[in-house]
Amino acid sequence: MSTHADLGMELGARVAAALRTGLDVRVDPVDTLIRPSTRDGVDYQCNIAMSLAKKLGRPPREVATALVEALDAADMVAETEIAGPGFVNFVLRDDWLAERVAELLGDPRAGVPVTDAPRRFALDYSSPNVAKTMHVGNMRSTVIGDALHRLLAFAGHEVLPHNHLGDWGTPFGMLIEHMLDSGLDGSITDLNAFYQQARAKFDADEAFATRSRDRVVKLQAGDEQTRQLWQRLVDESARHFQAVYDLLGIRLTQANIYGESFYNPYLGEVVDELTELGLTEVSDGAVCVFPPGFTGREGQRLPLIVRKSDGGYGYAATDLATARYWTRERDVTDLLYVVGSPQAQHFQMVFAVCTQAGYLTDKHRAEHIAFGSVLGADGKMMRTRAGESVALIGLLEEAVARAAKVIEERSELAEADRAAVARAVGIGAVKYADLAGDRLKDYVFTWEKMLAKDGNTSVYLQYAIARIRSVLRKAGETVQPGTAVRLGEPAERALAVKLLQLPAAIDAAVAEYAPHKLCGYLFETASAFTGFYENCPILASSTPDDVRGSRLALAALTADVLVLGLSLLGIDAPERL
RNA sequence: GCCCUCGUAGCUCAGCGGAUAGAGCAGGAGCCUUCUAAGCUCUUGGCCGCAGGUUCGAGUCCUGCCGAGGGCGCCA
Repeated sequence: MSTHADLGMELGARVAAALRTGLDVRVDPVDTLIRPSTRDGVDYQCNIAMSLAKKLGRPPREVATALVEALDAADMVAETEIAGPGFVNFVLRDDWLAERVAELLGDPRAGVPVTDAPRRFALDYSSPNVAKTMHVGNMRSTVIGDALHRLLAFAGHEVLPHNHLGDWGTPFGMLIEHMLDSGLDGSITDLNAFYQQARAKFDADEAFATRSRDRVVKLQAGDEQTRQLWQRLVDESARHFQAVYDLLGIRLTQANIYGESFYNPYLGEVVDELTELGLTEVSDGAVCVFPPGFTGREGQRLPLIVRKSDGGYGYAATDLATARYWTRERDVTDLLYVVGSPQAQHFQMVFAVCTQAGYLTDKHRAEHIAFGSVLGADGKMMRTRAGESVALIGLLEEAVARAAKVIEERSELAEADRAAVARAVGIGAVKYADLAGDRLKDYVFTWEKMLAKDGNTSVYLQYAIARIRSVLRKAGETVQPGTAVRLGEPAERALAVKLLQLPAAIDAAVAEYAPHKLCGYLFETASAFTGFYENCPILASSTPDDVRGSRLALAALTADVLVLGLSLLGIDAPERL
């Protein structure tokens, strides 16, 4: 019999079979309302009897009884109990759990299946602006997007990441004019200062502003000199972005850059297509689409402006062309946009127009993966004292420096290893703090919290891993596949159940694009491990050989699960702390 | 004015229509001749913003209020 590595799925399959044979009801195994139980001594519960009762016209406890009587799960379930209004509680067999855990030994996927319905994702993330240094505002898209990249790929989907650089549009007119004004030789050392100077001139000098607007038109028309100047800006910026990605451990490379400029050749076609379909109207000189159902301040229809009155294109046109490109040219099934939640309405409108235009069909799924803001300790948008956005590179360097200080105080690491560990701990802390909460909510950035050794932090997980590896080193033996696992102590059993829930955790994180579900699971698993570590001596001379082998296996598997989980979040786990 | 998101312990946050709403921090009491104390155990602490509704069952779904943040034609 083939069994699901995931406990809930396996129970669901058994319950579905019992409902079929015992009650002649067909329910999909995933809809059997199997949940891990919070009751003491109960592993899982099934809540389906209550919901079936009305449909069948029978009392829920009677339905539950029929379910239990028809259940063919003696190999797996030690005990069933009907409780309350019709809950069915399951206690799993220790030997069955032990066998399932033992099967994970040597499995690089730790029991996580590859999806049987692979899809092709276009994943838009990071997307910083050229000619600006990356700041905290770019961090969440980068970190969350990268975690989703890893999670989706691990689940067996094809992921086409693209970095939608802000490398086009109105600001480039003023940036290029400013380049010309300040002489063409020499490289730009400070991107932010350069941008701000250009901005200041644009706001103060009407003639400059006009030149800038004209320059945008030249750029979009493909003027050769303009194009070269523009390329210089892009190249300088891309080098800066790559430095941040390298420090952060982000998978994006130059090959993933599909900036706004990439879609420029398609913008005219998009407008033509929309016009041919009769979707456009000219309003105040601008070509607009008014998707149904969107209204603005005075109840008037809201436009998506696809071509501005000056003939230029805005980001709406680019976003339409982007969806068109990835669905038509790259044949993706899914479009994900990891972009802050203020853009929610914009994406709703873009998706609506894409559907009207046929760029998105019922074969496609497009989703705005929205996220909240990073707040300072004062609960407001994180800013420097001068009110500017905080440079990301400086923030990351501070994280590494703070981690290094803790290591200096506490660790017995060799001098040579400290820098690498400080980087893993510091960067991991920043990323984990960004991933550990529901992405839709704002979160408060506090060093103390993210570098805390207790609680749901990356440091806690890395510490648990380091302890396990220390034990494994001291054991002086490698755990072999086929090692017998025995679950005598409650702490051993609790850990085993947790280890077997990795597939469910990853499935939830992938299905809902919710990395924090994986974070929560990893924290629970590390907590279960510490309980085991405290109560179940592994290497003590009083521990019998077979128990020692079993405990080493549990410890090794815990490390595998935690390391795998962290890797899917883009976080490293040092050998020692 | 309309639209979107959020409101759970003093603080930071989990919570999948299911039973007595969970963690961590902070507060209180303990635990290092023993595998990393960057750890663990025990403990105090809740009108789940308010009011209705749907449901056998609502922190979770729906409606309306209140509060916070964000968005609402040529920036992206």
